[in-house]
Formats: sequence, C-alpha cells, structure tokens
Amino acid sequence: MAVEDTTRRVTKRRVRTRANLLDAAFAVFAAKGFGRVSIEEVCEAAGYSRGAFYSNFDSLDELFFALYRQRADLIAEQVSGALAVDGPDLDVPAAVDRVTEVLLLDRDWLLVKTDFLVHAARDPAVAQSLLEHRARLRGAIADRLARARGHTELPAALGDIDGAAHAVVAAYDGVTTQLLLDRDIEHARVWLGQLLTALLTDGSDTTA
Amino acid sequence: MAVEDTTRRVTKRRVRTRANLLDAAFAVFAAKGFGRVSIEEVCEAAGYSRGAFYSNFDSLDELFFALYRQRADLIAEQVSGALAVDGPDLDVPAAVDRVTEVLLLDRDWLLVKTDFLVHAARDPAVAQSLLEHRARLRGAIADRLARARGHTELPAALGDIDGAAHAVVAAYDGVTTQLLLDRDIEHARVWLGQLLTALLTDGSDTTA
DNA sequence: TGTATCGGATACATTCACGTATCGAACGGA
DNA sequence: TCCGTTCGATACGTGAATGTATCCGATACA
Repeated sequence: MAVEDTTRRVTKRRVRTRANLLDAAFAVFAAKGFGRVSIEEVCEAAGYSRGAFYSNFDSLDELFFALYRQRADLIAEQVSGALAVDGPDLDVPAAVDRVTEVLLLDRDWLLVKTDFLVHAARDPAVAQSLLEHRARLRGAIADRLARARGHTELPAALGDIDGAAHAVVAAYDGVTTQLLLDRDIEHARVWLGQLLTALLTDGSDTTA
Repeated sequence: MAVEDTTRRVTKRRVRTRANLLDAAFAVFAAKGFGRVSIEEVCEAAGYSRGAFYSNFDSLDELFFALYRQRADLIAEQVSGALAVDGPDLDVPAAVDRVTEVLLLDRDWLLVKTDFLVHAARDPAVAQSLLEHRARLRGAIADRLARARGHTELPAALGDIDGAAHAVVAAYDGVTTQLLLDRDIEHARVWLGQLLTALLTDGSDTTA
C-alpha cells in the first residue's frame, strides 16, 4: 500500500485523482497492453505528473491490480443483476442475452482482462485472487441454474450443477478468445448462445 | 526481415545460433512474459551477445513472431498426427486423449501462446495470421469429425460440422484459461473430455 | 590452403523510464 | 480567516535497455 495505515486525512482531491489515474490507466492499458505501458504514459493520459502517481501507488503492478479489482467487481455486480432480473423462474435465452450484453460488449475490458490473466498466470498470489473472483461468478451462475431446473431439464453429462456452471464459464472464455481475434461481436453473441444451449440442454429440445 | 533478399550465403553457424536464440527466447518468454523481457535477457539465456541478436532479428517482436510460428507449426503437426492415428473410423475419447496430451501438457507453451494472443489482439496483421492458423487446426478437426459421423451420431444444435469444430476449439480455449490459473492438468483433461462429449454427442449416449 | 565473406563480440553514445527529494499550492479544520 | 497538513509538480541523479559502428575470429568455397 502507498500509505501507512496510521489514520490520515483522505482528501476529496485524493480520491478524485486516484479515480482519474485508474480511468486513464484503463484506456492506456487497453490500447497498448500492460507490458508496453510506462508510468509516465498513464500520468500523461490522466493529466498528472509522476508525483501524483507515486503519491497514490507504489508500482504499475499495484495500479493494475487495483484497476482490475475495481472493474471486475463492477462487472460481477452487473452480471448478478442481469441474472436476477426475471423472477424465481427464468427465461434462459433471455438471461443469456443480458449477460452477454454485459460480458462481451466492451472490447477494452476483454483486452485488459486477458492481460490480467497472463499476469496472474505467472504470479500465484494474483492467480489466487482471480480464481476467487471466478468462483464467485460461477456461484452466481450455479444459483441461477439451480433455479432453472425443471424448466430446461437438467444439463447433460457435465455432472452436477457446479459442473454446468464451470462449463458456462469455459464457453464464455472460449468465445472471448475468438472474439479478441476476429472482433465480430455479433457472431460471438449468437455463437455463445448456441454453445450454451448445446451445453445446458440435452439433445431433445433444439431451440434453433 | 533482417537480411536483404539478394542471395547471400547462409552459414550452418547462422541457423544454429538462430535456433538457439529461439529456444532461449521460448524459455525466457514463458518464465517472465513477453512484455517483461529485454533483448539482452534473451541473448544472455542463449549464451550470445546482442550483436548476434541484431544480426538475426530486427526486433523482439519479430523474434516473438518467428518463435510462435515455429512452435505453432510443430503443434499443428502433432495434432494432425494424433487425429490421424486410428483408421478411417475412430475412437473419439481416445483421439481426445491423444490431442489433449499434445495441447495441454506443456504449460510453458500455454503461457507463450496466451502472450501471443494478447499481442495479436492489438495488431490486426498478427491477428490475421493467428486466425489462419486456428482455421487450419479447425479444418483438421472438422475432417476428423466428418469421418466420425455415423458412429457418435451427429452433434447437437451447433449447426454443421464446422460449427462443431468451432465448438471444440472454444472448449479447448476455455479449459486452457482455467488451467493457466489453477495449474491442475489432470482436472483440465477430464474436464475437457466431459465438455467435448457433452458438446459432440446428443444427450442420449452418456459415456460417463 | 588461401582468401573473401560472414557472423558475432565489444565498445560506445543515446534515449528512456525510474524513484526520490524538495517545493509550492490546495485543502480542511478551527 | 488562519494554520498545519496533504497533495501533486518539478528537478535531479541513476540505471537499464537500445541501436550502431567497428573489429576479429570463423566459415565456405576455390
């Protein structure tokens, strides 16, 4: 942490600049990739000098982590919201559409997220944190699926509900990978829909 | 390119050092990530000085691209081989096992591959090249699936065979993402198996 | 074996990013 | 409004990585 934990006055100005730095960093990271960004670039994009940076963060890594955490929490909220919309029962394709809207729409976020993935893959501590975040998301999905049972009938040979949630996340990750390359959002959406229906329904009912 | 195309003698020594540089680069990139590696580090790992590097490559980017191309071609060969093993008919789970062996075993490769993905995601030219490589792999899978029809019956609501091949790749990508984080290869393998059987067979026959 | 060419090492200058120390201005509480 | 604290800007020194130019040993070919 950049501050010692003896309580200190936290100025409004401080939170503002911190937020500005984070926002600017998001844009810069998305554009150039974490590995190719200097502290100065972030500061310049935010309209501050390096002094401001070092007053708020200790390193680019720390900023990157804070940035990811901030955005990931936001996304998680939105996903939970999208999953919670319709009542106790559900309309699977509609829910998928809403979630897709949140998860696939922002290319910049996909880029930063993937950067963070490769970063985490080499740092066990970061990986742990990311795994926990993914577990939370999976939990939300599993809850949703549990409520859905009886409508779409149980999934296939994926094991229990948690296995199905795992599969949903995997499908999402897989589609994301392709989307990063071909930039075809529309195709990604319909395709994710197909994948999910293929995974979550047995062969009997075909929505296509 | 580092050499002008007027024909010049290509020494044995040259190809050797080039190969050594590529091998060393692979190890270094896997360990630290493309974004955090300097030219000097690669040279040091290979046992050369920077002069050797600049004699063979123009930039780290060029080396990275050459490295990816080399390894990707190798992998593609191995996958094709694994898919071609048993006769015109097939044993799907066995084929999956063999392919999994090739694709999930080498964590270093997964790391470099993901680095390359984020790199490609920001450079349309590189993305194009990567897309073509993926299309080739998908083609091999589609061929295989075509030969398989009649045994496992056709896939689910994924559309045609090519759609199914897409799905296979997506499943692989999704599993890879999780594997990068939890490093649990065994789990990844059984899980990929489950995903693929869930995707490629209709609900009726459960191999589990 | 001789020789012209090639490959890689070394040395150099330069640029760039970093982290720190210091200073002035903004801020918040009285 | 005044004063102590905090925030961010500026200036500085430093180390690292880069690209180039030059030199010497290795290599291929006659």
